[in-house]
Parts: sequence; C-alpha cells; structure tokens
Amino acid sequence: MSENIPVDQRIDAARVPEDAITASILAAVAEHRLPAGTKLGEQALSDLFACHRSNVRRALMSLAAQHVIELQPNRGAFVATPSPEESREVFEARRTIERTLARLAIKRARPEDIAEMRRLTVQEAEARARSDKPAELRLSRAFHMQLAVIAGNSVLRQFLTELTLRTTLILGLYGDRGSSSCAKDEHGPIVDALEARDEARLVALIDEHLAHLEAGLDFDRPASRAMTLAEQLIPQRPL
Amino acid sequence: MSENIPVDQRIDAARVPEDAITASILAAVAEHRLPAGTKLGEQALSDLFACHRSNVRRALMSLAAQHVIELQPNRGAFVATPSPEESREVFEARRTIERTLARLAIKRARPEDIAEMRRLTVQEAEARARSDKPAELRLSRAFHMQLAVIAGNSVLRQFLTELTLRTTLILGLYGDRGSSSCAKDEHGPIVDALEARDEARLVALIDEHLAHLEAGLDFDRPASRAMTLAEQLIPQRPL
DNA sequence: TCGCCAAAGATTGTCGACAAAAGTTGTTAG
DNA sequence: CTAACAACTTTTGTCGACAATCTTTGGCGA
Repeated sequence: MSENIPVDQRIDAARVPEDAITASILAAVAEHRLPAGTKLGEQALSDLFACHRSNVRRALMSLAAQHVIELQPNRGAFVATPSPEESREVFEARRTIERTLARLAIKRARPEDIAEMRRLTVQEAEARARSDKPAELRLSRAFHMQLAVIAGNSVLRQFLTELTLRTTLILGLYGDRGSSSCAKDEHGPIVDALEARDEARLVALIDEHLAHLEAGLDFDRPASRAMTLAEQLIPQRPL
Repeated sequence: MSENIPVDQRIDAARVPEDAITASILAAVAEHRLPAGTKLGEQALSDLFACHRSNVRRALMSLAAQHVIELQPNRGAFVATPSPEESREVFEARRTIERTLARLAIKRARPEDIAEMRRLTVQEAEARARSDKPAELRLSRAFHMQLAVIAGNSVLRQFLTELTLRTTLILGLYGDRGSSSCAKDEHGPIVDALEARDEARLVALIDEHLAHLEAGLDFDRPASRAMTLAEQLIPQRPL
C-alpha cells in the first residue's frame, strides 16, 4: 500500500545510506563473498559507505532481524554461522513454504512468468558454464524467489527471502565445494512441470531438489568458516 | 546455542529497557489494548519507560521488522493496519506453516506436551466463561504457539510468532465482535486429534479452524481502527 | 463562513562527544 | 620460556544537543 516495489526486490535504488549498506551486505552474503563469522565493524562500514555510524547500526539491526548477521553485545556484528540443527530447520521450513508456493504458482503462472523462469535457468546454466560462482548463486536464488513472486503471496515471499539467504550461508559453511550449490540443472525440470501445470510433479521436484541440496551438506568438516589471518596468509597443505 | 530461552517466549525478564518496551507493546497488541493505527511516539515511550530515546528507537525498529508496527519516515511509528489482501496472505501463510507444525508435533508430542495443550484449552475456556477477552486472546495464541514448541522447529516457530500476532491485529480490525476470535472451543478437538496421533484429522481440524477464523472477517466495515479523540470521547449512536 | 497561507510548536532524524567494555600489546616475575 | 598482570588501543554503547520535517495553530482575505 505504501510501497510499490518490495524492499527485498529493489536492486539498488539506495535512497538512504542505510539501504545501501544493507543491500551491499546482503548481496555479498548471497554471493559467498562474505564468509560466515566475518566481523562487520561499525567504523569500517561507516568509513566504507561514508556515512554516520548510526546508519550502520540501523543497517546491522535490520540484518540481524533477518538472521543474516548476529549481534553480540559489546562485541559487534558477525556474519551468522548457522548450526547444523538450525540448518535442518531452515531446510524443513523451505520445503514447507516452497511446496505451498509451487501450488499457488501453478494456479497463477502466466506465459510471461514461465518465460522469465526459463530465462533464469538459462542464465544460471551460462553462469555455471563459465564457472561464475557468484552469478550462479545469485541466479539460483533468483529462480526460487521468482516462484514466490509468481505465487503472489508477499508474506511467504518475504519468509523465503530470508530462508534462501540463510541457505546460502549454510551452503557456504557445510556444502561440498565439489558439487556446487545446485550442481546439475535441477531447475529446468521444475519449469517444465510448472508449464505443464502438473502439481504433483512440481511439488515432488521441489521436494527432491531441496532434499538433494540438504543431503549434500557435510556438518563434520565445516567447508568455509571465518578465516583467521593465519589461514588467509599461510596456504596450508592438504593435511 | 547462545540463547537458552528464545526471545519470543520470555515473559518479562527485561534485562535491558529495550526488551521491556518491545515486550510491553507486543503484549498490548496481543491483547487488543493497542488498536491498529495507534501512534507510538518516541518521547511518550521514553517517558513511560524512563529510558533514553535511543532505546525506544531500537525497540520500534525491532517491532517494525516483525510487522507489528509500521515506521513512517518523519512521521513516527504506528501500530500496523493490515490490509485485506495482507490478511488473506497471513492466513494462507499460517495454514501452510501450521499444517507442517501439526505433522511434526504428532511425531514428537510427549504426554506432558499434550497435557500442557489441554491445560491451555481449559484456561482459555475459563477466560471465555468470565468474558476476559485479553486472557482469551493471549491463551488462544499461546495454544497455537505451544503446538510450534512441540513441533521443535524454531525457524517455523518464529515465523508463527509473527503471524499469530499479525492475526490478532487482523481480528481487531476486521473480526466481528459478535463471535469472538476463537468463539467455540475449536482447540479441544485439536488436542484430541493430537493425542490420538491422527494426522489427517489434526491437519483437517487446523485447516478448518483457520478457515473459520478467516471466514469470520468482514473487510467492509473495519471493526476497530485507530480512534480519533472524537470517537473516543463522543459515544456515537448506532447510525 | 470557508479556505488558504504563515508562524509556532512538537516530533523525528542526525551528529559528535564521551563512557564503558573488550581486545591487544608489552612487561615482569617465576 | 611461559604465564599472568597492567597499560594501552580499539570498538561498542549511551547521551544530549541541534537540524530537518511534519503538524497544529492563528490570522488574513475572499
């Protein structure tokens, strides 16, 4: 009512410094440029964005509300590091929500919506072909979010915005780097099922897709965590 | 990991003034003491809670992130007034999430969990019997939240925390005051189904319960909205 | 009497400075 | 050489004051 374009969809359009900070950090997390555990100092950010610290604090609060970062009293803000248990819960929540979104999307998808979905899968495949991980992550997430847009429930869409971002963090922490996030083209068949309005198949594919993603996690050896200086500087040999 | 008791379940325990403000406003909204649209001035709150305005601002930001209040730039904070469309989406989201929570709860519910649920229905019936609307609202919400606690998914539980609160706001806006929120005892049969571990029946009952709640809404004549002074002072005759 | 414009008042937003806490470095004793 | 203590530095938290904006009040003219 008050807003035409939802906040979580604006690309840049950072009218206030606070939005610019939030958007930058969200984008960086979404593309695995900011590993989990990274400290986000207030002064560093206020210097970087040439704004007052109060803006930074607001941005950090907003990010904390979305569980993207964690605020530790008198310690500062750190990129969130989801626990294995939390990861399980996030995937369960995603299955629940995306199942419903799929059913809604089947009822509402117009031809141009399906074309847009197809376009995203193509772009994603291209990004994968040229090994552009950030673009791949971004487009994969955009694919799932587009389904939410088509479904037309902005409450569920906002929940999914948060969950997909948390998923990206989880993949960065526990995902094998061998088989990347959405390794094969699992999104293509999903568009097919959507186009065919085959609800049972669509829901099954999404369930499988998410289950597959979750199954690829390895909680025993955290893949990437907050790197200490030592780890960043000294290239450790493979055991 | 860092917290033992989740924030959205702490009763009081307001260690910092910010939490006290947040908790008070949440409780007031949850009991229909703060109608939708009410302005929440910063100075008024900082006077009331004897704290600095910065604490108030933080509390308001947190509430805005939960969609309980709406922040209008240079205007201030107002108790949120969900639109009819948003109301529909909230109910749809609730159905989605509570269905899953019900299935999870069936798998995990221990005898003492079911006893607790039963206890809540009894207390709610007592509150209804003595026409204690605030207690009734509070206990009805606690019933749904208890199901989420039993289900054991804190991500979904937190989503539901937000959704039940938004539902309370919606009921305050569009609910007939004739048949109150959860008029009859629809919660009792739900506990029965949970105890019987009858998944199909439990899910159906919850679906019906939420559908019944939504069906009782009347978007044409907003039941209670932000009252102007005139409306509060001059008892208007029934047309 | 009604509507418009200007001034006054109140409220929100921004900023810099200071206080408090945590982290770091250097020193010294064992 | 190690460990513990102390001083220092860095970072976060709090506060009050001022600027910008909105709302209300009062006045003026049609």
